[in-house]
Amino acid sequence: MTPEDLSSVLFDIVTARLAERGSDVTITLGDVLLERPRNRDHGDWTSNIAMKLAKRVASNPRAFAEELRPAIESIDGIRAVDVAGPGFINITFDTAAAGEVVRSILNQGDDYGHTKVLEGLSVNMEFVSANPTGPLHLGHTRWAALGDAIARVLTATGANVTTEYYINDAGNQMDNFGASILAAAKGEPTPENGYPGEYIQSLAAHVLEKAPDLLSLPHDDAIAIARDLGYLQQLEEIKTSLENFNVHFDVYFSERSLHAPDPSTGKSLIDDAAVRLAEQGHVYEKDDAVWVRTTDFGDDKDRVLTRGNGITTYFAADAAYYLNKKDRGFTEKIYLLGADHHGYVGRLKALAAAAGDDPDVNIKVLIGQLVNLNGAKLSKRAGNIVELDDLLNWVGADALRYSLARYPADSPLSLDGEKLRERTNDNPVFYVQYAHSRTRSVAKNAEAAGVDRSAFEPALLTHETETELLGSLQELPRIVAQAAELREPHRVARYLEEVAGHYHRWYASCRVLPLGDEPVTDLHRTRLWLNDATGQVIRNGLALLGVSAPDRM
RNA sequence: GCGCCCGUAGCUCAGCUGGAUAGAGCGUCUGACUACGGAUCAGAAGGCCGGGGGUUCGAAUCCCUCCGGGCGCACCA
Repeated sequence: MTPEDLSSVLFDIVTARLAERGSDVTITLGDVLLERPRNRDHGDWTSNIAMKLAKRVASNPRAFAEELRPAIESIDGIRAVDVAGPGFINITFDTAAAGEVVRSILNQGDDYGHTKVLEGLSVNMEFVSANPTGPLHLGHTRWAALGDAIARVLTATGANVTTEYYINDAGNQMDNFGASILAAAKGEPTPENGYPGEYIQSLAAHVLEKAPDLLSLPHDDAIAIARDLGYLQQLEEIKTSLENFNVHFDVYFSERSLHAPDPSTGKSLIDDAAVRLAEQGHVYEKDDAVWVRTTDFGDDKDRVLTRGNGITTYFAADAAYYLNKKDRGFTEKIYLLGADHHGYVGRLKALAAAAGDDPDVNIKVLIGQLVNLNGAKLSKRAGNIVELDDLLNWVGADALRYSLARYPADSPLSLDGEKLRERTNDNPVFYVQYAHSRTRSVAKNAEAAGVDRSAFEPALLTHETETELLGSLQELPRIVAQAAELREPHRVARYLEEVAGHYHRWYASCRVLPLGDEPVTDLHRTRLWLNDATGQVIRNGLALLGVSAPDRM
């Protein structure tokens, strides 16, 4: 009996009761979702369905709850049903029924917690997408940790996910980048609007190695070569940083490919996009420029597609890119952007609408607040960039990923650099990882002490801490589903901290190994199962966050 | 000026999309069997959930308003 099973039984009971009353009120499965009461005196699970429906069935909550009670009490595996407070229905499982989750966790193994609630959904998950003109810094790092975790959680709930990095490798800033590298190669100061930074020096050295004749070429050719060689090198370094961070992208999408003309037609994807938007009737000309009437779809101003000088805008590339994603068959396009880009939300949504999509369904723009480190904000302009590689060396991928993924995207976040470097419980990842490694070491010691897995008697798991631990283990599928539906993977992290806490408390009061020359009993054996199931749950949860679950620390 | 995000313990943050006595970690103060790893556990102190209105059986959560902070408002990328 899992909470999900109970919910669906409850659904049947309520539906039947409504029918008996001759009521035309209908409910959904979501209406009878069980909640875990804060106070355990209120049972294992609680439902507020009676309060929700009381008014609609012209009854009072407590009376309606009493009507439902007998049927719930007769469910197999239920020990007690109480009507409490304003009309809560509190349900307590039989010890054995609650313990069965252990068997189910061990059977499902790495798949426990995975569901099919988002099956059939095809998602394009775009994140990071930093310009390839410099290394990734802490700002990008947050999106990397978060975006990757969102992708993992979506996949775990049955969605088909493609992770994607959009490379802004076209336009002025690339030329500035090339000019900066060339200047460095010549030993000249950084040009105006150029990129300072020491990494430019090493890129220059790399370019000179690849193109020894660089300095003897005509200026424009030299810039182009410095730009393209530097770009390829920088992109490789970005990819390496991300892989080291345990973040994987299925697709690196080049903006240049949107500008490149098709050899047979001479038209680029941007050209095609302009035509397609025009066919939809959303394009007009004004002041020599070509505009998209995005204000028809809630944008605060119309956007220029082609400038008066005939050159297309960045927005035109965005449009072509969106249409390309649409053509590739993604039903949902997710953009994870920093708060400094939130001005894009309106135009992106309008773009989706102009393309004939439903902006509420086919596009989702997640806006993340920027990260502060030791109170100093991190921006390229302010100059105090902390690079991803440095952070990785300082605190390690696990601690970094975990501390960035345990907060919701829209929560402003301040990290204390010094504390991040310390291996203390200020960083809860250690608390969780330690709980996992403890399950492994308990299992090892148990085997050595002759405790095997030959018996599993869930009815023996009666200690208060065991009830608590079992209850939390049951929750993983629900937590993951919720994290996926809300695109909020931090819920998994918070949940793991709870499980780890329950486990540590259980460990402190319930022994898996017999004391001294006590005989090995079925209670020891059964607890070993519980120990193993807890390890599995923590491992599965950490995997969703891209964090390792070490056997020893 | 307009728009979006955020104000919860001394600090960093949760709060399950309206529920029962508002939580965790750190920090502070007390304690724990010389037996499965003390990177742990038990306990204490610490709050007008930014202020004020409203919606209802019930609000940290939803609506309005003010205050305070962050970020945006290009024929730049």
